[in-house]
Amino acid sequence: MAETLATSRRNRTKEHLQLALIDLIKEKGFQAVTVKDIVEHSKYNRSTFYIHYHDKFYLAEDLLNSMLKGLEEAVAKPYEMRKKVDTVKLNANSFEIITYIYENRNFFELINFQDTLPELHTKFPKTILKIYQEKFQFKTVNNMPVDMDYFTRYTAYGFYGLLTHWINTRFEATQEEFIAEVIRLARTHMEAVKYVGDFNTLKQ
Amino acid sequence: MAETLATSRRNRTKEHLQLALIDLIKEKGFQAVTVKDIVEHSKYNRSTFYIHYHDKFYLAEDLLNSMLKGLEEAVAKPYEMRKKVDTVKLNANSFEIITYIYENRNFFELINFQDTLPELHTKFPKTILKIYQEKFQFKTVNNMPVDMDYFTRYTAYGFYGLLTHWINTRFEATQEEFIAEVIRLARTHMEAVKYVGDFNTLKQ
DNA sequence: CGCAAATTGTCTACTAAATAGACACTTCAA
DNA sequence: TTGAAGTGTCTATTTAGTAGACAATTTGCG
Repeated sequence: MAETLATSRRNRTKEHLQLALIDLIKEKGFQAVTVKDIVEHSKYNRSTFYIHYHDKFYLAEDLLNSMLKGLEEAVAKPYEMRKKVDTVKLNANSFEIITYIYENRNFFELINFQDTLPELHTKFPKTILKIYQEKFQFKTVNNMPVDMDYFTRYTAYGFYGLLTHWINTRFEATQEEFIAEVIRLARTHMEAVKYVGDFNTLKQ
Repeated sequence: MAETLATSRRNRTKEHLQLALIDLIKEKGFQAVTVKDIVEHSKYNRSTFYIHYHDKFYLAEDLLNSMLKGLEEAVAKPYEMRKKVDTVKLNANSFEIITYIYENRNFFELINFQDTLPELHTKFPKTILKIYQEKFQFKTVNNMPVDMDYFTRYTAYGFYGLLTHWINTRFEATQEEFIAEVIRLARTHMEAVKYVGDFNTLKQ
C-alpha cells in the first residue's frame, strides 16, 4: 500500500497541474481555460500535460474527486449523534470536515464561481450527505417523530447551507466560531425533535 | 536572454521549494524549519534539495532576493511626483508596488511573523526606499523648504508604514481603497510642504 | 550529564519524468 | 475565407529527481 516512488513523482506533477487549474478558473472561468494556459501557469511542457491527462475535463474530474475523497477521509470514524440533548456527543472534534475545508479553502472557494469545476455544485452537497449517512449515526428512539432518512437529508443539507455561506463570506467567522454556531443549531434542532416526540407520546 | 529549457525546469523546482519554506515559516517559524520538513512538504527527495541549495539559509536568501527583485521590476518606469498639488501625477496606475504585493501576499504576509525570513524586516523597507529614490522623481522647486534626500526617506518610510499595516490587517482594505488612502496622504503631505514653502517665501 | 535518534551535507549510479518538436486536425475571429 | 491559436498524439532525447549510503553534527530525552 506504500506509495511507490514513481507515483509520488507523478502525483506531485498532477497536483501542480490541479493547482494551476484552480487559479485559472478563478481568473477566467473554467470554460475559457485552455490546456496551454494550464501548462504555462504551472510551467510544464504541453506534452507533460498529456502524459497525465487526456484533456482539461479529466484533470477537472481528478481534482474534484480527490478533494471530495479527502473530505470523506477527513472524517474517519463514525460519530454518534445521540438523541438525548444533554448527552449529545457533538463537540469541536466532530468537525474534521470543517478543518479540512478550511485548510483547503483555496479549492473550496471555487463554489463561489458560476463557471467553475464541472459537477462541483452537485457532487459537493452529495458528498456531505454521504458523510452524514455513513459516518454520523443518529440514534433512533422509540418516540422519534420523524423518518430517519428524511431527518438525515434535512440535517446534511442544512449543514451544507451553512458551509456555503461560510465559504461565500470568505471565512469571515473563524473555524471555532463557525463550529460553535453549527453545534448550537444542531443541538436546538435535536432538542426540538425530542420535545415533539415527548409531546406526541403524552398525547397517546 | 531567453530562459533555457534547463533553467526553466530548475526554476520550477526552486519555486516549489520556496513555497514550501513560506508555508513552514508560517507554521513553525524559520528557526524550526528543517531541510527534511521542506522536502517532505514539497514532496521532493532530500537529495534534490541539495542539488539546488546548500542549506535552508541559501534558500531563504534566494526567496527574499527574488521577491524584492520582483518588487523593483514591478515598478518599471519612473514616475514624476510634481510639487504643484493640483497637477500632481499621482494616480492609481502609479502603484504597481501595491498590486505586486497583493498578488504575492502569500509571501509578504511573512512580515507578520517574528521568527521569519532572515533580513526580511530590514531589506523590505530598504527596497521600498530604493524604489522611491530611483523610480519616483520628486520635482524640486525654488522655495522647497526641505532637504530632498530627507524628504524622500521620510516619504518612503511613511509608505512602508502604511504597507505593513495593510499587510498586518490581512488586506482588509481592498487594493483600491488602500491606494486611494495612500494618494490622499501623499497629496496632503505635498500640499503642506508647498504651504510652508510659500509661507517662507512671503516672510523673506 | 550522556547516549540514542534525528538531521545534515556530500556522493554515486540509475531511471523515468519532462522536454522539444513535428504532425494533422479543429476552432474561431478578423 | 483564411490564418492564428489551440488540440491531441507520437517519438527520441536529456536531465532532473531519486535511492541509498556515508560520516559528521545536532538535538533532546531520561
